[in-house]
Amino acid sequence: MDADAVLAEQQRLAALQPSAWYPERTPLEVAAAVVTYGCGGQGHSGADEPAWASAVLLRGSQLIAARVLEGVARAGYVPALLAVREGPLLAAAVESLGTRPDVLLLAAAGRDHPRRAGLALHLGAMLDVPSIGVTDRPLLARGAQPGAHRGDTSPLLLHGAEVARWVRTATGVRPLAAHAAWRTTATVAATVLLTTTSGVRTPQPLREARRLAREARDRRRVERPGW
DNA sequence: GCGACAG
DNA sequence: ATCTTGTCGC
Repeated sequence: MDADAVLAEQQRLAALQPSAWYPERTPLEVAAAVVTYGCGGQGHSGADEPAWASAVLLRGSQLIAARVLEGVARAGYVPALLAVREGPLLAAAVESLGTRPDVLLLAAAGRDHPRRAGLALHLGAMLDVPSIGVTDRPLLARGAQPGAHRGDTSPLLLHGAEVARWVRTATGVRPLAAHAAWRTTATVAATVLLTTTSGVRTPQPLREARRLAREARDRRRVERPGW
């Protein structure tokens, strides 16, 4: 899928009205997927870079599945086109899990996007799984900072609509943005973010996925230096 | 002096 | 994102 196809697909997805999903089961089965890059040096945003994608599935705090794939990022990073760079790798990693999670966590925006369909929404729709995005900062949405304690939140608005929410996941750390994505609202995104963070800033599934992807990359760096 | 539009 | 140095804003 090239950039033009992604643009068209995102516009189509943004106009859909999928049924809303709400967390009802306990413990929740939450999956997360990430991509990490490896060439060495500073600045990783180019095309044809070696990349490692990992996906994990947790039931509550229990890790029940994990996969790591080695691949290549076809496109460089372009704001608002993250799906072109990371979509294929992330989709392959999640599909390799071979199971359907209740919800999928991705380090990307959802409705907070110029076409109202960032990578988190795009991938959820593509895989037919409710999804939420978790990022350090919003893409286009704006909002006042939340309170200083764990659980404090504040709305992130785009053209008057709440597309994401600042969430203080732990007292004394910078807040994270919880993004409404495929079949989810900012409220649900914030709830899932808080249920997956206890004492730490980053949600457990995302931490585990990152750890595994970096581990695979660093292992490969030793075996094939200069790659 | 160089940026603040996800990763 | 990744690597790193400094701790702060037009």
